[in-house]
Formats: sequence, C-alpha cells, structure tokens
Amino acid sequence: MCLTEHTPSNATARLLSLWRIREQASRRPPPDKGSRLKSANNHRKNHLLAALPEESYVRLLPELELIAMPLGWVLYESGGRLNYLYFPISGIVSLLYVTTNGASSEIAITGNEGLVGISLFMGGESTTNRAVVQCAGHAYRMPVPALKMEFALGGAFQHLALRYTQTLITQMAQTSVCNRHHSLDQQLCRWLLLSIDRLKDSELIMTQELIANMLGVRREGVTEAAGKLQQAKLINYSRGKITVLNRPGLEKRVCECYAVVKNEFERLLPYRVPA
Amino acid sequence: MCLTEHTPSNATARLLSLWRIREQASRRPPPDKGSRLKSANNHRKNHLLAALPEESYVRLLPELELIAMPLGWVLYESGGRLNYLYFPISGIVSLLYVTTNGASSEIAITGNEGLVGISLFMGGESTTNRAVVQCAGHAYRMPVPALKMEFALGGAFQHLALRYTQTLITQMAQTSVCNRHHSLDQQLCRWLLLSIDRLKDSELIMTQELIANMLGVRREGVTEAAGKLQQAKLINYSRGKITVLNRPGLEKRVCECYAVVKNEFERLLPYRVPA
DNA sequence: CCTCATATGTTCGCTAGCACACAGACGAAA
DNA sequence: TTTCGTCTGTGTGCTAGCGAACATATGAGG
Repeated sequence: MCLTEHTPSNATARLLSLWRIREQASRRPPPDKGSRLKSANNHRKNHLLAALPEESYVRLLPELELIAMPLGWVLYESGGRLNYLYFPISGIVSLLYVTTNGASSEIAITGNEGLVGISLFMGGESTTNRAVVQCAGHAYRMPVPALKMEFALGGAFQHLALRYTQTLITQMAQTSVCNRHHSLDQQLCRWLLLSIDRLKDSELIMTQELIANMLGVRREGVTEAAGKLQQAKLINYSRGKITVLNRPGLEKRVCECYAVVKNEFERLLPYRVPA
Repeated sequence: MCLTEHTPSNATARLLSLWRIREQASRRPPPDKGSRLKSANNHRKNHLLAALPEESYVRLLPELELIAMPLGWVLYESGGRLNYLYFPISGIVSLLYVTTNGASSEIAITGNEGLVGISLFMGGESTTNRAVVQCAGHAYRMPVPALKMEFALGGAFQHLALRYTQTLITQMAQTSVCNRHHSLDQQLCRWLLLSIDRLKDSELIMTQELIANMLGVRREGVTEAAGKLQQAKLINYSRGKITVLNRPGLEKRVCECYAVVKNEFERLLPYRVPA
C-alpha cells in the first residue's frame, strides 16, 4: 500500500486486539428488548431525548426500542450500512478509525449526552469510521424510516440532532489538534475525563491496551503515563479497572482540549434536568 | 496554562506569522462587488450551487453576492460570529485551529467544491476554529437570513449542505488519524494533493513556513520533506511558489488518507458538470 | 545595480515515543 | 492450590521530529 508507511509490526498486535473486540461483538447481538429497564423515565436519561418537546417525544416514543450495548459491540462498521439511530442512556460508544495497516485512533466519543449514527440524517448512510461500545450500557434505538420522517419535519429533533453533530465536529477537531501538539500524558488525562464524564461512577472497565488503541499510541506509553497518574494518586488501576481518585487533579494536568470540548458542549446543548 | 505543555518558543514564531496573515486581512476587507466576474455562469463554478435544482437556484440567485477572497483574509475567527455563508468559486479556504500557546493545525480545507460556515446551519452560529484564505480567489456569499430560510425548507439545499458537512467530517477525521500515524512526508503529499485538487493550475502560492502552520509542524521539517519531493522531480518550488510537476508521483507517496477523503467526497457529492 | 527583507538550507543536540523482548503479577477456573 | 491466560512493568536501542542558531539565496523596490 504505502512504501514509506511506518512498520506495521506492532500495529498488527493492535489489530488483533481489535479483532478480539469484534468477535465478542458477533457473539453477542443486541438482546434485551422489553427488559425491566423499559420504563418511561429511562428515555429521558438520554439528554437529547430529554430535551425534546412533548410533541416530538410522544411521536417518537413508540419507535424507540431499548437494547443492551455489551462491551465491544460494534454498532456500525466503517463503510457499513446502519439500520438504527442509537440514543445511549448509559455506557460509552467510541468512534474509531482503523487504518489499512491496523493502527487505530479514536475520533470522538459519545455517551448519554448524544446519539450514534449521524450519517443517517446527514445523508451519507455510512461513514469511514467504526462505532464500538467502549463501556457497556443501554441505548434506545430508532429505525431509519422513523428517524428520517422526524428529521424531515425540521423541528426540534432536527435542531437537536444538528447541534449535537456540531459538538461532535468540535470534538473531532480538538482530537486532531491534541494528536499533533500535546503529550501522551495530557491526552490520557483528556481521555479519562471525557470518559468518566459519561459515566455515573468514576470507574472505567478498560485495559491499557485498549486505551492505547483509542489514543493511537503504544500500550507501553499508556503504562508509563498511567503510572505517573497513579503515583500522583490521581487514579488507581489494576487489571482493566481504572478508578479516578482525584478529578480536579486530572483537570489540572489536562490540556486545553478537554475544556474546549466541554464548553462547546454546554454552549450548544445546555442540559436541562428532565422534569 | 499547561505546566507540562511543550515549550512554546517556536510556536511563538508561528503565531507571529499568523498575525501577519490577520493583519493583511484587516487591511483588505472584501471588495469587488459587481465586478466583471458577475455573470450568471460563475455561480455554477461552485459545485454545490451547480448541483442545486433550478427552483432553489433562482430563489437563491438574488441573495448571492460576489466577493474577492484575498490571500490571508480571515472569513471567521474562532468563536466569532458569522454573517454570511460563503460559496467559493476559486481559491482555497483553510479551517485552522490555533491553540492557546500559538501552535496551529489545519482541520480541513474547502474550495469550490464546498461552502464555508457550516455552523450557521448546524445551529451553533460559531465554531472553535478559524477560516483563513490560503489561496486567493472569489466566492459568493449569502446572508444568514436567506440561508436559514432556504435551509428550513428542507429541500435540495439542506440536503446538499448536510452531505457536504459529512464530507467535511470525513476530512477532519482523516486529518486526525494522519496526524497520529503518518510521516511528515506523507502528510505533505496529502496536503499538496488536496490543495491542487481545488485549483485549476498546479501552482500554489504558499511558503514552507505557512505549510508548516497548516500541518502543525516545524518549518524545517517541511523544508526537508519538500526537498525530497523536489529531488524526486515531483514538485518544484522557490520563494513561496510551489509547482506540482508529477501528480501521479505524489499519489504514489501519499498515505491512504488522501484517497479515503477523495472517495468519500465522490460518493457523497458526485460532481455533475453544470449544463 | 544594489539593498534588504524574506525564503530556504543546514547543523547539532535533544526528547518523546516507537519496536522488540521479556519479566512479573494478578485472578479466575480447574 | 495450582495453572494459565491476561494484564502490567521495565529495559535497550532507535527514529522522527523538535528547538535553536546560523548560513545562504533570491527577488522586489529603490
């Protein structure tokens, strides 16, 4: 492919670990329809659904189906077709780009503040990235026809979807800049903060190997950076479980990128606690 | 700001060169209204305008005003308010992110295939990046009220604008990955190809210093990478003028990122030659 | 033709992060 | 308890790109 490409030796290892994820995925297709979680209030755990006016909300309600998002499940593949728009109510979904030689980078991250599958309403039907569940959780999914109808109305739903897309764009731009200019240490802090912002507790189930895949760096690099944070008592980790002990401490170390993304988020989609 | 931030010493130099740009900009506000270029067919030099059905086109025509985009002109500033949506018919506009310590990175690039100011219809009104004219040219601009009205119709215009936004997202994602995984040499090739794709001739007015700002690297690095390309007779440059001599040669050296962006572009917005 | 600001070339030491190769350490299952 | 797979820690080169300082070239304007 590329003669002058960086040697893909280690990249192969990364690819393997991604394969592992994908196999997990095929083993566990989305179950959980009609679980105990299915009570009206759960919908409002997704901030976008929560922000919908009553009128749109009642229209969409019957279309929404609750599903479980197991760790590692691939919501959509690069170039693949989507049949649903997803509104997470818990857990984290990563938008991941995987290069032809197996190296990968996280492009953006979505939790219960957003939705997964913007290409459905943007018009492309597919994108060049992959969406993977990074932390298990649940989501409501909406079939494409319903989505398109509601979007075409040009009302609150369209408005929210587009604003959310704009925050995603900000996140992607910031990731790009961060990749270029900031140290691995800072990027790890950013990643940790963005992630725990999307969880209720401050505990992540995530190995350093996977974090390395997200950040697009070597696992050893993450070990080193995480080691520093642990020494500073900001986090604690062992065997795929990371606990944030001192959030303000992380915020001191992180680069500007985190704040930019967060501020832009609050500017565009101020979250109102659902009634 | 960031204690562990990379030293901003050289970044300062970069900032200065950006200042220079901005001063040029304030010296030359958009003139050129009603120039000789103003003939009906010129609108169609912008691919998005060209793709509009007659019905929308005639509605928008009276709203469009031709302006010149001088080199270095800032269409909008990070966080700043926009009053127009721009449809370039020639020249190149860079979306640039500048960090607090003065380092910068190009996020995406727009020519006559697209439009500048997506935040206007996405809903944010502003973005965290800056749009700078990288190669002088002309554009039609549309005032915000007209834009919003047309967009709200939910017709072809909305459709095209959103599809274009999707290609822009692809470009940003790819830039991010490229920043992480590919060598400066390859990135330079990508940048050159993306740029000359948006120009009629294969000549760029651009110093290595400025390219370095776009790519977010040191000028010396660009000198070295460009030197290799010149030795290989792929390009020729001197004092701020770069000529591409051997396009296929560049395409052999470039990383996958260029092709991904280009293919996605053609998939989403196949350009039909205007009648 | 000369001057001078600007653009490019080159050098040297330095650091972050890479590749590769193991060693330990923990925990779930047998 | 033992075993074994998975995580994490560490070390040894190595390279790309950084910072800084300076040398050279070149073209536009006097």
